[in-house]
Amino acid sequence: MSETQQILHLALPSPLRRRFDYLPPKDGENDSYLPGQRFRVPFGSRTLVGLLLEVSDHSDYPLAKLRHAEACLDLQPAVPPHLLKIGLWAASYYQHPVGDALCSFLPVLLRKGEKAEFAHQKLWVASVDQLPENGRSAPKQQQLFAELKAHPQGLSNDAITALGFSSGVIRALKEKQLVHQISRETAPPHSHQTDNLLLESPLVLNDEQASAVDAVASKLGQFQTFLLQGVTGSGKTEVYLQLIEKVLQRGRQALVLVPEIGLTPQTVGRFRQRFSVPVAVLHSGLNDRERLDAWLQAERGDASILIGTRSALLTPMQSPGIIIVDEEHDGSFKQQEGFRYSARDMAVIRARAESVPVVLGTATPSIESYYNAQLQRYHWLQIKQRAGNAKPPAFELLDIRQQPLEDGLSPPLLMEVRQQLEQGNQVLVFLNRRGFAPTLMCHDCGWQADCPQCDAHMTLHRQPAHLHCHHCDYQAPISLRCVKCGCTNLNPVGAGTERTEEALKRYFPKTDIIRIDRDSTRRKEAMKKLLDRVHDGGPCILVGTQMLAKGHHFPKVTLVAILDADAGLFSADFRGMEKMSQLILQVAGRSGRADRPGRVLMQTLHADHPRLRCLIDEGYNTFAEQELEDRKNAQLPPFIHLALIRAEAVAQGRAEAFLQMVRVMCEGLGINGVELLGPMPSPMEKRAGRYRAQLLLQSHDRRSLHQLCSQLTLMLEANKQAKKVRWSVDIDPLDMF
DNA sequence: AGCACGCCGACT
DNA sequence: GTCGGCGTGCTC
Repeated sequence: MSETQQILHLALPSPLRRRFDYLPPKDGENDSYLPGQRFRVPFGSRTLVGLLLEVSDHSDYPLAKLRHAEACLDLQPAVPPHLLKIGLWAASYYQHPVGDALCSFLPVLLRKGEKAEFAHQKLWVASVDQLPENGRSAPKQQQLFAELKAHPQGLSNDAITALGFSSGVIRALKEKQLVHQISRETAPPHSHQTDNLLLESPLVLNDEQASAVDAVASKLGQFQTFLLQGVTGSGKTEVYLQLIEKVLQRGRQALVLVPEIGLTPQTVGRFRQRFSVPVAVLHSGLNDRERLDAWLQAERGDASILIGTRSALLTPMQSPGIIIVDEEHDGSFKQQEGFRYSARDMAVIRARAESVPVVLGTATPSIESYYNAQLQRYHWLQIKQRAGNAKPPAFELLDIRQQPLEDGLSPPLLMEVRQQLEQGNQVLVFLNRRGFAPTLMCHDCGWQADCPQCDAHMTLHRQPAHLHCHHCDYQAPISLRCVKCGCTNLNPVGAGTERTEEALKRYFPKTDIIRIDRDSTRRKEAMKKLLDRVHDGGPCILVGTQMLAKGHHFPKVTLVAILDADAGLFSADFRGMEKMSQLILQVAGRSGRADRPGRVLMQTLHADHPRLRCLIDEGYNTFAEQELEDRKNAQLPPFIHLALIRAEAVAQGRAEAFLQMVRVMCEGLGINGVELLGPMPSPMEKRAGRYRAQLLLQSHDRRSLHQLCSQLTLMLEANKQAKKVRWSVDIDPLDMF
């Protein structure tokens, strides 16, 4: 007898910051349900899939108004209890609606209510014991029937074709009702033997690498955060591989997070080459089915290694043994819209919950991680030696104040490039700006082609020729006349990678010039073809954006030319300098080999800028110390915690007026120790046709900040004005734009 | 966020 | 006479 009514408290994919209560499905009222199981439920006029948070015997909602859930979709929780807990924590920490936040833990197909099973295969099986007497006349059908009897698990269409039967044969058997199709989950590859893990022998580690491996290995089975800081070429990946080997030996799984564009076939290849165990990969190029299969492999423990971008952190794992975040400083670990979580920070939270070590690897730690290492919150492992005694690249600032630039290239730089090419070397030219030129300007009156939807200039592209706004994707044909004065004297100003490529082709007509940016690698396989040209070829010049800086190594490159080392030097973003330094060192690290150290030539208008000098003369750590000093004096992160309230609206001034109201609401809450800055227009006020503004909240005390934000979001959800603008809360924002 | 309901303009 | 514009309100 059901003494009391079971009430299911669900998280539903909705922007509403509350749970929704349901009665159990009608056909299973006495069943017991587990948190994390998915339910299909009626919601208004539609049906949604939600996650069970809790079962209790009462509801705050009038009992009579509760509806029945339609069905429970899982036998086992789709989100295991400890991940559910992390999800709830994250929803609260990042001020995001629970249902929406928890849904990010599920692959799209599971959000849609699909079964949590691998792809099903349609297989043919025999329906009868033997062919009837009158079926003797068709020999092909007899043969196929015999094959099916020999394969009681069934044969797929492909298998039948491979055996040499045409599709007509099986159709004929089907029509006689002698065979039928069954649907079965395809078994994924899985092997969890601990002998013969290795397909190749590990490399020999130097002292620093070895002690890094030992330090982490001694903590397997416990929680501890490590900052593994290894200069480029120091063999961080080998450290990861040997750590993973130890994890696999204990029968556990490894989770490896990499930045969005860092997940190249090369990266995955190194793991697959080393280990005989199944490696599952999660990245943006997969379709929904492939994502679910990889997710299931990790969840069931079939895959021993899971490599993926940000969202891979939210994947359940049967028996995790280590979490590795490679290039931890990379901004792509923070989601920039919707549920704005940081996978790097949540990796630490998850590692604690799973009692496993987490390794944050990078050559150039984020200032936050550097600070945490300094405070000994993170165990700091440094690798200063390069593997195989490779020499560090030599940096040089090239003062271009007195230099005539042609298409952004100075004569001394061109000379250096020529020399390297003549010696049979490859050259990498780095410019973090795609397109032909950042603006098209009227020479007579100074008018520039602007985006009608953004406060931004249109970027001129030549391949194909058009104007393109990189902020909203608006495209237009190239203006032939100045809109303001009517003249035809329009000139491209500044240089992007297309222009640099074109100029280099003029200077070095016989040399292969290979441009790598988002535009040149848009088509499938394009990137691979370009990279093959570099790796297989002789002297060439690589021109590209930050795409070049991540994940690929070019051993034949001996000169890296950075055309615009000043970008970020005077940026409005307080992280501008940090990002610039990380990028410079990352690009510099692409080049050279043990026998041929790389040179890095940086064009700059500020050759005597103390911070730039510090970076190249003293190295990243000294730079980071100074940066920390600055941040401390200016009371910026990591010395203070930030929350950014953004708002946007089609009508100018509306977002700002709304945030002014928000400010007043904040003040009215009477929470001490939180400082309010703004509202102010966003650095680029108009974007994609909307006017944007922001209100910055800062505090030394995370708890006050969190308290203020959670009370505020609850009020805003019920606020009428708030429905007329798009607003969001960004905790620990990375970009102020 | 969706989606329904509801009350005012140019079309088969 | 209707299709459809987006304001407003609700979702256990």
